[in-house]
Amino acid sequence: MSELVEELGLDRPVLEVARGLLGSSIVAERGDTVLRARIVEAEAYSEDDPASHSYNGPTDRSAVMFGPPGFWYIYKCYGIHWMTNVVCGEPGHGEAVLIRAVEPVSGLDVMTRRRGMEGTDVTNGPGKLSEALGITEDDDRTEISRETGLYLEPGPLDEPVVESTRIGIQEATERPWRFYLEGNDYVSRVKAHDAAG
DNA sequence: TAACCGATTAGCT
DNA sequence: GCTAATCGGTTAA
Repeated sequence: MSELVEELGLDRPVLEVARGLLGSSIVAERGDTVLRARIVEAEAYSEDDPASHSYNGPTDRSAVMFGPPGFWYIYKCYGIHWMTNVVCGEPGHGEAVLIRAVEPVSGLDVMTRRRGMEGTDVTNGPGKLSEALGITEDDDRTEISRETGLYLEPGPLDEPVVESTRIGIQEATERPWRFYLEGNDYVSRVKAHDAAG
């Protein structure tokens, strides 16, 4: 197990990881540019979950979810947007965390230019943050490590965490497998019944 | 090999 | 609030 996997506890069950990644940052080092953004919203997906790509076992696309924790699972959604996921849990369990929103920490100018929009619209959604950070299919199945230049950096969690149902799915809609930082401006969407938990 | 459709977004009403 | 954009993965045949 890599040092980073251990440090972030990515080998824990997916719900713990989804909640635990809040406050940590995604770092994208591309050439001279270093982008850093704090995770403020994440969702859990697992094999026994009808809403998950890993449901009903591995396929060509979802195979990485069944591998060891600490790898990126990047897939294209609606033919347009890249979704950024962190493979976690024990190998074979098909677990991953979807990063749904981040808060820019450094490199805001680059992110803003790439997005062609300003303010929270730069990173307040899974497709948006992938574009802002330059995450594409090239990063799919790569290891989360400082060597690859796209990795996670542990950070403190100072705000209350809100528990919620997931966004944009048709199955298992009742599971409270979404987590976000209370009151954060970059959270993609706040539902009326969401409560801190 | 064809048909269906989605872990979304932006722009318009 | 509504919907077009856009295409690879998945499934059924």
